[in-house]
Amino acid sequence: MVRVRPEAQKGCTAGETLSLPDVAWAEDMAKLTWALAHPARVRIVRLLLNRTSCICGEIVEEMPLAQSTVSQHLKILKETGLVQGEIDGPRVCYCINKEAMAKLKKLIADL
Amino acid sequence: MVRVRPEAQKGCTAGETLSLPDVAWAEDMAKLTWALAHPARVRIVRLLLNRTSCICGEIVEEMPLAQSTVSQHLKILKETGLVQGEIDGPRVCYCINKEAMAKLKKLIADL
DNA sequence: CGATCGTATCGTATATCGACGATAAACAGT
DNA sequence: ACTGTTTATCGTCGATATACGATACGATCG
Repeated sequence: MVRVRPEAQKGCTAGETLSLPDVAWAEDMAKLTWALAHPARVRIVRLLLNRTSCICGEIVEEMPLAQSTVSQHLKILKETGLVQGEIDGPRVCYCINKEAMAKLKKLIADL
Repeated sequence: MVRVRPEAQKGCTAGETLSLPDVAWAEDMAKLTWALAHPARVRIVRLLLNRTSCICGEIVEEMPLAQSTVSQHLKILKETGLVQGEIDGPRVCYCINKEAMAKLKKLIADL
């Protein structure tokens, strides 16, 4: 995501303030925060947290968005790991991945 | 940022799970998380937190990005309120806005 | 005043996001 | 098997993000 200029290599090998592990850490953090970087996704996460367990396409009902758009946001939340979805007959139940949530909270808290 | 379809009005006035305050809250959250939704900005924030007080364009030195790009990211961080910048002679000193950071941390922790 | 240094902004190109409608795919029930 | 329901994916379009170089701005120093 971040293009690295050639001359930046020098700095990295010389023990800079931001060493290589920090880069990975920053990307981790960015990935997780990006998952919440849209009101719709924030609302979806909040919704799932409210109902303790999981929900299916009721989410669509609660959102002022088209079904396909909600599905896209759910896909993003799944890809970042914040949300899990398991098939339950004809529908799909989504629920929060508590580990991922904990990781996010810890990352932010430890800032 | 979120386009609201006309028929969604009905749901909002009927006391939905996601009432209007939640919408504002979600946008608040999204705005703050979006500030950290890029590795470069995460690294800048980390950098500023490390050095307790403020820094100027040393940030550019630490980043593998062009000066103008870093300036853009700093602008975003300023707009979201996470970072403050004050002119110090010929250069500009940036520092973390602790209140905004606290707000972000609280929002995430209270999820 | 003019030169220089540090920073911000402009202009631009490319990539990605976010939204939608339409369509496909998976499953349950008749 | 057919049908209806639920969810995912595709294709598209406008808006925005991200990156850069070039340039403008502002302050300090000679």
